This record gives sequence, structure tokens and C-alpha cells, in this order.
Amino acid sequence: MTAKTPDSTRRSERSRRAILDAALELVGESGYQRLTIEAIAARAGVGKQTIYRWWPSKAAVLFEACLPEGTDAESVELPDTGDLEADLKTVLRATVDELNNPRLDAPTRALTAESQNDLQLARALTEKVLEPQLQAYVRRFRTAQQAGQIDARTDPRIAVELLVGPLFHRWQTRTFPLTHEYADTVVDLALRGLAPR
Amino acid sequence: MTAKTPDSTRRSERSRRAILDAALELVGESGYQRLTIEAIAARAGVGKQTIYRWWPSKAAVLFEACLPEGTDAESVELPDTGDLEADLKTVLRATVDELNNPRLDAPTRALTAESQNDLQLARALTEKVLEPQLQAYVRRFRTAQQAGQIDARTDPRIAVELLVGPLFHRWQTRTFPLTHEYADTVVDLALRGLAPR
Amino acid sequence: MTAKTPDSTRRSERSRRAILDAALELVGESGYQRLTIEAIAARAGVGKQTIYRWWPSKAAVLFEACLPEGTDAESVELPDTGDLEADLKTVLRATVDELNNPRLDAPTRALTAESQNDLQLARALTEKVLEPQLQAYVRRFRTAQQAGQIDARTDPRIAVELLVGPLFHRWQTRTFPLTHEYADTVVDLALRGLAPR
Amino acid sequence: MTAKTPDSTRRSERSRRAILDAALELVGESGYQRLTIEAIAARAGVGKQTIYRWWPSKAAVLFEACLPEGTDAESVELPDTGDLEADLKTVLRATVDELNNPRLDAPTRALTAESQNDLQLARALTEKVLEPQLQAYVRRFRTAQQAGQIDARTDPRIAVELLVGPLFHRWQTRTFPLTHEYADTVVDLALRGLAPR
DNA sequence: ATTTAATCGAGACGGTACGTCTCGTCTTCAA
DNA sequence: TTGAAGACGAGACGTACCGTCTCGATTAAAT
Repeated sequence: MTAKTPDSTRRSERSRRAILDAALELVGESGYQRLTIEAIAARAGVGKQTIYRWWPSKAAVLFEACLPEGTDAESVELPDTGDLEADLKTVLRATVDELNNPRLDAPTRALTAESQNDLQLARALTEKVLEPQLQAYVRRFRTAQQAGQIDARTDPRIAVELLVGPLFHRWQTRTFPLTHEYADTVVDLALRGLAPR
Repeated sequence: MTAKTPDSTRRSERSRRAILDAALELVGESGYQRLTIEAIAARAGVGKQTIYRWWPSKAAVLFEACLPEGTDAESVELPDTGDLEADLKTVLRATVDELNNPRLDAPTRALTAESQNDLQLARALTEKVLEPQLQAYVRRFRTAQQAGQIDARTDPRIAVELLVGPLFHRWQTRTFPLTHEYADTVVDLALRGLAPR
Repeated sequence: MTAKTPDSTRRSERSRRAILDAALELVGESGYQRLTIEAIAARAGVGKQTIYRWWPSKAAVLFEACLPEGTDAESVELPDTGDLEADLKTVLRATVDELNNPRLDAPTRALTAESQNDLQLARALTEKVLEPQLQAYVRRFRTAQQAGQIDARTDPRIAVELLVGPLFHRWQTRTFPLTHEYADTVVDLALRGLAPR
Repeated sequence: MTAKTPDSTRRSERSRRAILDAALELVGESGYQRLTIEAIAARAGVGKQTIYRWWPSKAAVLFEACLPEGTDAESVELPDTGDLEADLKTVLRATVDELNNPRLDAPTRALTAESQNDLQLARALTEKVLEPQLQAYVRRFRTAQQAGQIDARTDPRIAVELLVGPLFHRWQTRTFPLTHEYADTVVDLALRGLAPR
């Protein structure tokens, strides 16, 4: 019984990049539903097997294509000017801008959607993208708690969710536009809710 | 240009029910990815065309299958005992229970996911399910504002999102369990944020 | 057990004609393969059931559409001027013209083809069209035998086939053009073969 | 404009044989009308696309299935014992036997019928099967003409048709049984018609 | 002239097969 | 030995027709 693990030292970096680029291009052009392994292979000038050898699904390809190359779980850090409100507004406004970026919209929504039904992908997304971000918030909130800026008894994790949940909800449901003003209002309300008692 | 709209007065209610039932059964058994129109037709003892005649996609079938028959947009109403906190906790706990119901899990996640890529479906979901619920919250918040229980200047819509956003986020990301306790905490924090100033 | 024989006294002649006309038109436009009962019904402005009620197959419709209205089995008669050669050449040349008529080509070939696989149709064709014609030849040959113009011991039936077989073959195989000259040559050769010994 | 011609060097001979065998079996079992590409694929244990890749229609599959493997256009030759009558009777009797062979009946009739409406198939049939046979007759007749056994001015092609036309006619119309005796009679009459003058 | 029962146009229905598309695996050949 | 190319078995897609089955609305014969 041969496990057939491919030898990654001999992997063609050229093909890898071509595949990831093709995937991003295609998802932007025709959407995730019409994105197929065959189309990626054709566009990348690559055999289908070269994709199947290294990725388990088209979602996995797209996921890797979306990851900025040099991203590191530990590298995510929120600003800490001492002014919690200002810091959070800065960060949430940036998040709003990112969610509104039309180039990232298709792949991001595709991955979010797919992760509902693909637990593997969900785990990867959580671990590599979501949690590092949320943990950065958690650390910032802990600092704020130590500084007495917010109630010390509140679980910082829940504090984070109070903040990002509403944004995420609006982005997902497309019910109302996602603006800087909205981000500011959410920060205001949340901080009032978290205020020391 | 012939639109070829089928005559709905001659529609077979028998087949309609069989199709919706089959869809629900199958999505529970094998998940949304493996749900096919052919399988639905076979299970329902129905020709494929009968599905294509009345629904544009398998997502649309599943959507209708999930809608409780007698649901009416106007019929959704939140309790109003005068005690805002108690009312919200009651409702959010019920929501938590629904999201944790394993029978509804597969179809709900499937529809949520699909609506990311299918704008038609997204619109239907928003209009028929999401908005009626959110508007009920909005009405309850307005009552509370008139009663001076929460700040009158805050947009009730944002208030709603402060409440349901975190729940939705946890359910979607599966990062932590969705409990009654969590719902209560979210209500506490949100109401503190919304308190009159 | 009700045989459900439709009552032909109440039959709509209007619909009958519309169906037969539509069938002929459609087979001329798009060929037999693309001729469908649904298309005939649509073109004729008739319900499908009205076709199924009165004909067993699209071949049967086409067959009836091809039958000249007042044709009678007994009415077919060959000319008899006393000059056998001239009479046969007249008739075969007429047959050649008919086979070359482009308006009849599609339906005739369709029925010929279909009758290879549809024994019902084959029987009808033989009985209503083919045999009356061949029997007229047989009668003409018998007269010629009595007049001592051809060998009396030869089966007239085989004589007929010697004559029409080659024409039929050329028409079917489309190997060479079917001309008056060809008909004449066949008559010459056949009559030489049938000459009294 | 890409023609998408498949690479025949990589074709699976195994699948090709399985498909042809399945086609012959099925046409024998249920007739041509009920022969479907899906059934052939299923019986052959092959994907449908493998059939569509290499053949344009079920008729084309059946045609190839009927062609004896090593058949060559030049290899068809009639016997030449010097005795024209005997040689022709031998060959026509063999043809009669072949046409009466129940195993070949269904596919042969199907192909004959189909070639009335499918010009591609008609051309293939003529070129690969019919003409080689007829040309062999033509060569035999030319020899006979040089030997002064039949009239030198008669087009050998027409001579052939005088011979095979009647047989073909009887086989097609199923009006009377096709026997050795019939073949002999046709040869007798035809040769008398072709005799030197 | 009214009744009444069948045919009529229409088209939804349960099915079958179509021809296409994409999947994930397997094989061949060139670098 | 890898990777491009692509044939393969598999099977779902959405469409086209099949032949059967209701539906009212004529429509023509029998009352």
C-alpha cells in the first residue's frame, strides 16, 4: 500500500503560482459556481492532475490563492495608541474597506459560503484567517481591561463578537450598506455596553 | 418572445408536497452538496421537468421546503411584557434553540451559503424570512424607546444588529458553542450599550 | 374493460386536415427525425390528444397525409395501347418523375425507412400503395402473355420485380441519377429477358 | 475555432470493442428503435462520452459494429469459373442466405432505413459496403463481355442493377419469401435480357 | 330548443433519453 | 521522475418529447 504522498521538494513553484492566479482570475470573471478545476487547469496551462495532486478541492485552491503570501498567524496586531475607541474605529473602518473591495468580494463570499458545508475548509479558514484576527482583538481588549477602560468581568471574546458580529451580519445579508459611519456607531454602542461599572 | 409561464391553477399540490418533502429528507441524509434534482425527483416519484417547471434551482426548492406553510410576513411579533430585557432573552434563547436544532441545521446552512452566490435566493431569503424577523425587533425597540427604556436617538435597526450579529457570527463560524448563557450575555451587553443617556 | 373506441361520426374534419397539412409541412421543413407529435399539434393548433386519439404513430399520420384523398385500390390501372414496350416506358417514366419530385421526397423516404422497423406501417404501405400498383403491372403482363408478347411460363410477379426493382434500388441508394433514359434501358433489357422463347 | 478532435492514438481498443459488441447485442434483443446510447454505454461498462467522442450517432456505432473487421474494399471478388450463369447463381444464393440470416436482419434493416434520412451514413454505407460489392459484379460482367457471353454495348452497371434490384426489392418489401429459386429465376431472366444480339 | 355526452385545445404530469459538462482517476509522452 | 495533455468511467445537468391524464369550452347528435 503506497500512500502516494507527493514529493514537495520537486514541486514546480511556477505551476503553483499559475494555478492560484488562474483561480483568482476565473472566480472574478464568472463567479464561484462556474469555477471548475478543468477551467483552472486550462487557464494555468497545467494538467488537471497537478491540481489534484496538491489540493483537495477547488475551495482549497481558492483559499490558498486568497492568502497573502507572507501572512503569519502571529503577525496580526491591532494598533494600541491608548485610545481604545480611536483604535477600534481605525481597525473596523479598515475592515469595512476590505469587505467593500470588489476584487476580494467574489472569492471571500465563495469561501465563506463553502465553509458552511466543508468542515475542512471551515477549520482552515478559522485557524489561518479568522482566529488570528479575533485573537488580536482579544489581546487589545485585555490591555484595555488592565487599563480600566472597559469592564474587567466581561469575557473579551464576547466583546469581540459584539463588535465584529454586526459588521459581518450586514456584509453577509447585504441588507444595508457597510459604511465607516456604521462601523463608528457599532464601536460607540459596543464600548458603551462594555464600559466599567 | 414567449415567456412560457406555466398555469399555476393546474398545478399538482400532491407533487409539490412530495418534492418539498423529498428535498428535506435528502438534504438531511446526505447534505446539500450531494443533493441533486434527479434524486429529489426520484424520491418524490416525480418527473424532473415538474421540478424545473416550478423552481429555478435546487436552492429554491429547499428554501420553499424550509418555509413553514402558514408563515406570514406580518404574523411575526415579539413578546411585549413591558420588561425589555426579559422579552429579548426569551426570543434570543428561542433563536439559539432553533439554530441548534440538528434537523434544521443542514438546510439552513445550505441556504445561507447558497445565498452568498445566488442573489435571487438571497433576496427571497431576506424578504420572506430575515426582514420579517428583524422588523419585529425594530418594532419592539421602538416601543422601548417610547417607554424611555433605551436611548431614543439610536437607530433601532442598528440596535437589532448589535443583538443578532454576535449570535449569527458564532453560529456561522462554529468557533464556540451557542448557548442560552451566551444569548443572555449578549442581551445584557447590548442593552447596556443602548441605555438612555 | 372499455375499449374506448372514439366515435368517428363526431370527428372534426377541420382538425384532421390541419394535422395532416402540418405533418407534411414540417417533414418538408426539418425532416422526419425532427418531426414530433408535439410540433404537429402546435402547428395544427390542436391538442396532442387529438392526434393520439386517431393515429397510432407519427408515421401513421404522415402516411395518411401522403395518401391522395380519392385513391382507391381498384382504381390503379396501367395503360394498354397494345404496345407493351411503349406502355411500360410511359409508366416507368412517370414513376421516375414522381420519385424525383422534391416535395414528395422527404415523406416518401421517411415512410420507406420507417416501414423497415414498423411492421404495422409496412403492412399498410404494402396494402394501400405498393400492391395496387404492382397488381396493375401484373394484370398488364398477363394481357401481354395472352397476346403472346412475352413468355407465358414466367411468373408475372417476378416480371414486375425485374422492372421496378432496379428503379427502386437506384432511388434508395442514390448511387446514380434516376432518369427517363435509365427507365427506358431497364424496360428494354427486361422485355428482352421476358421475350417468348 | 477549435475542432476538438480527439487523439486516436490514445484510444482504448478495449472500450471500442465493448461498445460495438454491446450495440450488436442490444439491437438484436430489442430492435433499433429501442437501442439507446445510454443502454450501449451501460452494457459496455463505458461512459457515454466515450461513445460521443468517437461516433456521431448510434447509427454510426451500429454501422461499424456490422463491418467485419478485416474487410477491405479491394478484397471483394466474385468467382470466375468461366460459367457466368453458375457464378452469378452462386453469388446471389449466398446473398439470399445472408439477407435471410436472422442475426443480421435487425441491424441491416436498421442501417438501410436510417440511411434514408442520414446522408452521412448513406455515404459511408455506399462507399464501404455497397459499392465494393457492386464493383465486383461490374468487373465480372466486363470479363463476360470480353468473352462475348453478354452484349458488349450494355452498361455493366445497369446489368448489375437488373440483377440485384429485384432481390433488394423483395427483401425490403417483404412481399414474398426470398429463396434460392427466386435468385435463380432472376439470374435466368436477366442473362436472357443481357444476351448478345 | 334543450340537453347531454363526446371531442376539442391546452398543457401538467411521470417518464426516458438526449447530448453536454465536470468530476476525479489513469495513461502516455516529452523534457 | 515530473508534469502537460487528455482519454476514461461515472453521473448530474437542463431540455425535448413521449404518451397519459385532467381540465373547461365548444359542438353536434339525441332528446
